[in-house]
Amino acid sequence: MLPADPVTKARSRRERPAKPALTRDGIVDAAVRIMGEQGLERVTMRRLADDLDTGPASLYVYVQNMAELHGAILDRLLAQRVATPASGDWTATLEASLLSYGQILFDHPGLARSVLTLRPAGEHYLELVEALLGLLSDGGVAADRAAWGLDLLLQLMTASAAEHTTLEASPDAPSEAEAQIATVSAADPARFPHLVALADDLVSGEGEERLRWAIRALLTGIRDTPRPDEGRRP
Amino acid sequence: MLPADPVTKARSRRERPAKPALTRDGIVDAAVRIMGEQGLERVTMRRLADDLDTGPASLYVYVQNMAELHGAILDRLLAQRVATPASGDWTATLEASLLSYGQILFDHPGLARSVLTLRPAGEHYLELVEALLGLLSDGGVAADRAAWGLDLLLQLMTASAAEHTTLEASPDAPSEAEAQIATVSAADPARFPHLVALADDLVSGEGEERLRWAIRALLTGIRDTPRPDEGRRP
DNA sequence: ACCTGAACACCGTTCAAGT
DNA sequence: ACCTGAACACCGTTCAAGT
Repeated sequence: MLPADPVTKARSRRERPAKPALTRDGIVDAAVRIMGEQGLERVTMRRLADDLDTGPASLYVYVQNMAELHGAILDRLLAQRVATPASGDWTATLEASLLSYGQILFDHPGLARSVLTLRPAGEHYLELVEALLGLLSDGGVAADRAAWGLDLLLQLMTASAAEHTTLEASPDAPSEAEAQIATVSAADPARFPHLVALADDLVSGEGEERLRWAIRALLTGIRDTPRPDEGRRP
Repeated sequence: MLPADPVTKARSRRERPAKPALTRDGIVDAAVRIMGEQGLERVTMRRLADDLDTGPASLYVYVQNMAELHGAILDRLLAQRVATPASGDWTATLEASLLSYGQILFDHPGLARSVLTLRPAGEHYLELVEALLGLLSDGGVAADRAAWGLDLLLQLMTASAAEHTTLEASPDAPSEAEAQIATVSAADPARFPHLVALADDLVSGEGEERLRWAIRALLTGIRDTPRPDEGRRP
């Protein structure tokens, strides 16, 4: 065995190999890795710093705060997203593009909750938006309706993903969804006739099937609903 | 001045008047009051306990956790919501009902973020759902589409409210929304043609005007989009 | 049975002081 | 200039021990 390289030894802490210089990309990489292994809620500044062999204060040289870090994580995941091949039907392509974005958020509901208040502005997010606007334009959706409608489509994906609570907690405890079903089932049919009649339907449907229906419903509405300011704009 | 009532004196702490017995309603009342005065983010178990002259552990006798407390706060606010008078046009009535719900959430974006992962099941929430289902039925929307569509309408309100970040932080710092606008404006028109062309439109519109358009677009889509399982159900 | 003091196990962020 | 130890100002929740 070779003698330890004194330079490496001097650089390393706690028996780790050479500590790489801190960079923004390195921080985001580590954050994505920890999120993949343990979930977003475990990606704290302290744990991240510990993983990178430094103190939490050092991270603030490269990221402004937790929200900005979440934005950077999202854009890194979007970079890995496989571009959706264009099929003949623009609606199907748009649906697939949205669902490939949605997949990222459904995999990480905590990230979806962050994104909801984030207004992402990363490069890969903008590429996604550009692609979706292009598809809407291809489909003959009026540009002004597409502009407002895109927000709705993205919001649908984000909010639907955010609703998926990471249970991971006690799996024995009934979820809030189950509690709601129980409440609705027990509701008085005289006071809540529609609710009771539709009880099963309200919670029915495979997640993805429902989501695809929602996308189609939204697309139809966006295409067919004139904006209130239509005509009185330049 | 009368001598202090020894019983009251013995009961009181820190010079407060008689400490009322702890009840679930009392806790929720205090939570709503603190939220009104200082915002939801200041409604912590510790502050709430302090306000009620007890320790945080005592609250757990009456509420299961923070999420459940948020659900109780929502239902208390919904109880105060003024019922929307039915107008001739069912669409207008439905819009008004949704917006009166939305108002509560827009007033408290933090609550909206909680509600998104909450699946509310309070009495007044169920009343709202029943009323909305009734309006959709009045409007001739097929019951199965109404069941799935209602979720979308409620999600629209919740997510739109949740997006409203309570700035209250440094008002000098540019908001994320402003940062996004700046990024889009500076984007390369060759790489992002649709994005740049629609830049103004993407962020245009008074909030409520946009929201009303979104409700109408959703209603149209819900009414006109058949569910995938239509026909193969009983 | 009902209630709670004190602890457990954490947070994000800042800033004075180092190199 | 770049980096960071230590502190600041908090959290939600639990549980053993009281009354």
